[in-house]
Amino acid sequence: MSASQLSPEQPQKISLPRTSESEALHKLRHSTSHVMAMAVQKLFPNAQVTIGPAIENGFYYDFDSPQPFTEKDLKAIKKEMIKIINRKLPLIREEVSREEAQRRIAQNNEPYKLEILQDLQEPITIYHLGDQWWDLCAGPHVESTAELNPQAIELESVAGAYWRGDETKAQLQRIYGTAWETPEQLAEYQRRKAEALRRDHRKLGKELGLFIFSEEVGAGLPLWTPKGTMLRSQLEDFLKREQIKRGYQSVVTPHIARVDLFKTSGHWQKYHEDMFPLMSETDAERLGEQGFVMKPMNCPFHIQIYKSELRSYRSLPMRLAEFGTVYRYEQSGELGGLTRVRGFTVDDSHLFVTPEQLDDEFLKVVDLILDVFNNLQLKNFKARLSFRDPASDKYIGSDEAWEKSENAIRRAVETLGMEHFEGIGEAAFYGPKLDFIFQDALEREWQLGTVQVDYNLPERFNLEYVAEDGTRKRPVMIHRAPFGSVERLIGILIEEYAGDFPLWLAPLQARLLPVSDEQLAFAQQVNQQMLAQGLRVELDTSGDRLGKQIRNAEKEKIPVMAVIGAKEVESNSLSIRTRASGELGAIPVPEVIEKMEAAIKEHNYF
RNA sequence: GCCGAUGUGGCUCAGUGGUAGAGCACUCGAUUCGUAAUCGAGCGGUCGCGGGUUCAAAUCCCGCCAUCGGCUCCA
Repeated sequence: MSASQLSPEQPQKISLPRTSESEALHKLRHSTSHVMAMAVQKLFPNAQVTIGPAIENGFYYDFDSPQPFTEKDLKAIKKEMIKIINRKLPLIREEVSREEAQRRIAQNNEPYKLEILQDLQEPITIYHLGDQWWDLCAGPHVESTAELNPQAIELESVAGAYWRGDETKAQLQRIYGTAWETPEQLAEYQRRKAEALRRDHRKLGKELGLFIFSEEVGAGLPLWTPKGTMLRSQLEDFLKREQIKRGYQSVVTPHIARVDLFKTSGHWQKYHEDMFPLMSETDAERLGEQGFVMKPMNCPFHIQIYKSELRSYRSLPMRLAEFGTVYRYEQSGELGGLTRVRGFTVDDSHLFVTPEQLDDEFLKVVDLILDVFNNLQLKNFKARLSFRDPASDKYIGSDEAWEKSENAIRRAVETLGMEHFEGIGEAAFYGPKLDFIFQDALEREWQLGTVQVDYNLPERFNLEYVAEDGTRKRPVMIHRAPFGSVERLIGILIEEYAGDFPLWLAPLQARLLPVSDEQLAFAQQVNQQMLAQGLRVELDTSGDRLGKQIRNAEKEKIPVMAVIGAKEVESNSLSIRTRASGELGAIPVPEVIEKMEAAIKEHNYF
């Protein structure tokens, strides 16, 4: 039983091609973005064009406009687009010399296009939309706007976007749109978007009462309710058990530390803007160098524990693990639900290994991570080798250390034959990573699990172990977190399961529903019996009619509903209805308990 | 942080210058009922916060906070 089977939706009849899978669609969307640009410049003659590519489900176009567009403008722009499309304008490709392109762009007074032109290779092409509008563009395009269906196009939103993705450069106005071959496809796309909204963990988290945010506590600081805490605990307990099997040792460290600690680690120098400021201005002055900061990472703390004694090669690898809550000052506009918060718990562990142990230990960590994903039924992820951008100065350590680390990660994915891609500039400031990337319901990508190889922090903290030959040697560190962050993982899980958790994770596993008060005494007794077995059960004492009790339980997505009427009392059984499989009929109480325990153990549905 | 939008009882939402509304939830009463809503009554909001305009502000203006869609940034 997979989570998706729980979805009440009909099987999809209309398939939705993605831009990357259809050359025709790519052309259609790219051409639509040109039509939109033409419409925008007709309505807003001061708007300058920049770039307007096709994206997976549609297209966008960035403009530099003295007046920002609002969502109300979209209607007018759409109307203008329809007019253009209905004129059945041909899209004509013209190859021009660099000088000619430059002359024409200058004529139109389009500085951004001029900048684009500078980076272009020959041949340089211009696409004409009829004889009134053209754009510097590589194409390809549809042959005529007659190929575009106004009924299959929608303008979706406006947003600010920086020129060339650089926040120090001008902010442009981006308009997002979607375009399809048929109105039916557009309708299906919109239906799926609505469905995605239904799965949104922010909406479900509120409905299911898993966590809250409080304006008074602050943005990006989730508060976990009893139900949400149960879910968290299950995940944490599961991982703790796995880690014990694999030789990890739990530790606990504080949430704040002297700023000096982070100067030694390099956080203060390279990670400063992501950290909450010193405890307070006055304290900083009073305490001077002893100012305290919230921890943005756990590594320096675990390093202190490693350093607290002289370590022998015999005691390595040493694997220190902690569900460590860290605080990072994320930009306000970046916060969202549980996927991006300012205080979150990393299922962190730091492994101190000899250089010889590195490869083997790295593989063991990846094995654990994949095992965790498997247990959570998470299948749709990509592995990213997150390397540094050699041109950037945001990293610490020598080139040699970086090369050694990156090579270790490369060796690992090769040994495993794991599919992967490289992300340049995605490394942590102290070392490269192997990251596991997942998608949320709205197709946004999030990093969850991560493994990092680090030669730098052992150096900065002067870590040592005594080798076989009695000399002092430097260990290598592996930083790793299968969940990445408990908060983000739960956000992704809620959406993956659409709120229907497998039994082991469900905050409330079963609710007993008495048909009338006549059955209360028996229900009470069954309730006690199940609680005694460690099952998370609850008795509905509302006195509501059965239909209402079921409706409430369904809305709360309680996996097992146990109806108790006169017949059930008579036969010491429960009439079982589950979220996953519907009505299952009467089952003797001991058998229900047995089946629930089996499902819990197998991380499955009832 | 930047661009745009939004903020009305616990929840979902109506109300655009003239005495704050509905449904659900909650409380009480009646009903004792077999697989997604029994009926009735009641309680509940300084309309995100602060300032301003006005005889009068949920409604108009300014600032802040929070949320949402993006950009930049990241677990």
